[in-house]
Amino acid sequence: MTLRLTNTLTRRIELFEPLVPGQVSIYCCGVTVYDLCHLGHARSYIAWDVLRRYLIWSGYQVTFVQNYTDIDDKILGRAAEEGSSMQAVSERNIEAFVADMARLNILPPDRMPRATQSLDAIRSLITELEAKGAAYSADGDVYFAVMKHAGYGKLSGRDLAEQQDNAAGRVASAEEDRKQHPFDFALWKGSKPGEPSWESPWGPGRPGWHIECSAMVREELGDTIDIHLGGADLIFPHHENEIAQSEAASGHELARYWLHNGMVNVGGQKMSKSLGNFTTIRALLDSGITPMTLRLFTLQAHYRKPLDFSSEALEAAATGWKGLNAALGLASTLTLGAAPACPPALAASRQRFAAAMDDDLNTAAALAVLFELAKPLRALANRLERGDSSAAEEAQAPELVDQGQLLLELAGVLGLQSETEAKTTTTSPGPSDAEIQAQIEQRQAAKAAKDFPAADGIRDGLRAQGIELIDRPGGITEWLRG
RNA sequence: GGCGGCAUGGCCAAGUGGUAAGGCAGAGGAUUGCAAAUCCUUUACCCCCAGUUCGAAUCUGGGUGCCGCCUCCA
Repeated sequence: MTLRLTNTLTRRIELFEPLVPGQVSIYCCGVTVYDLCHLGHARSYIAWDVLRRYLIWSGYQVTFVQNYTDIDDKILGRAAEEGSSMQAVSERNIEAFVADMARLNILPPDRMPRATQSLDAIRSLITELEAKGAAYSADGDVYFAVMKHAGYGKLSGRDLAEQQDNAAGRVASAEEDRKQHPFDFALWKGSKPGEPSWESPWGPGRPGWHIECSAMVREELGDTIDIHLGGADLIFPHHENEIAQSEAASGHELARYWLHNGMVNVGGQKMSKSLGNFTTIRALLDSGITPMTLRLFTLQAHYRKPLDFSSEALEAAATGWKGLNAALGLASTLTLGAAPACPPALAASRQRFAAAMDDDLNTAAALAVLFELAKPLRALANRLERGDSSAAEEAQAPELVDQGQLLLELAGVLGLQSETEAKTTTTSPGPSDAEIQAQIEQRQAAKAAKDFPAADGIRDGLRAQGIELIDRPGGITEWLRG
């Protein structure tokens, strides 16, 4: 396979070659657990889940680490608001995060370290940076000295010399005064009274945001990893600072490939808490949008491009998913019998899928292959649902069984799975089969008497109870729940 | 101001030199008492201008518009 990925570091598409053949180490920047996750997070983690699944499908052994930032001003703020503790807020949101990711069929990371559980690694990394002259302490804080680190700005394309006088907009503050350069950032913050704090050589305090990732990457995966993931909004300063810290300490390149996903926009603007234009994952899923619809919606766009969120686009995805789901549902019932060798036509589909994914994870193009594979299956599924007897025979065709198998396999790479069960779990009791049958007979009688208003009235009444009538040739009426 | 990205049919969105994937919506047809659902068919010269080329949505230059980052953010 020849996977090529856009590397933010070089701003180019590069052939992906892991450090150790056959193995891939990945670190993904996780969430700050001060609130529920929104669509932006969903988009990001779905994209990386697909990367991971594709690598596994391609035969790689993947180690995927993703952190929780559970020390942060916003968590503290939230705890103060509700009169609880930083830990309580974190625990609650971690629980919600795990549940949300599971609903979206995102594979759990192999390890999920937390800042609060990585203090030793953090402190020793800061100590090391201080010893190497890359950091300095001031009034209980410790800062990273960007001027001492050659290469600062290489990820985000920033030039320190040019940016020097560009600090005009920065608010003058006590912290700014302590810094030697406006871009210097805190590795350790001395604690204020009442705040949670940890002991350290610099006094009680807590770690800065960027250092935890550097420490966790090193502790979990080593000095150099294959792929580092995150949202495009993390490029500067977070990832830039992470690189500076890690590389200043180890002397080795932190990550060989940096991948960043585009933002989710609403009405042309980034979805964010501060703008108040966000929709949480659970609000969306609870409103009736299925997890797979959401997955399909995000995968229809390339992961690096901004994705516009609108209810119209989501509805389109929902309708699109309905068709794909029907095909997947049928395919999963056709698994009986030994699958013959993949016919040439299907081999071509498989190749087109792989070629699309190899091309910087072009999931939109890969989905086109799925839709094409799904088309005949979906049509057959619809005929079967209507009791078309000739369809049952066609479903025996080995080519179709094969096609279904391939569809299931490729959909699985994108984390798409049939949602057939979800529908039947609706709790509304509705009329019994016998009642429905009686209604249908009444309608037949009305139709025979050309009393169409009455016939339509019966049909509308049933529809209101979630029963859809389907008139088939020959005067037979089928019905479907839901 | 600095850095980066994007502009393709009604909407979303692939395509990076050879005459435009896919999804949704729409239209026509089949079917129907009418519908719904389903099936079949069908709809674009790619923001503007100039250039390179036998040939460009695709490369170069200029312009216009939009977005992200530069403070926390997936």
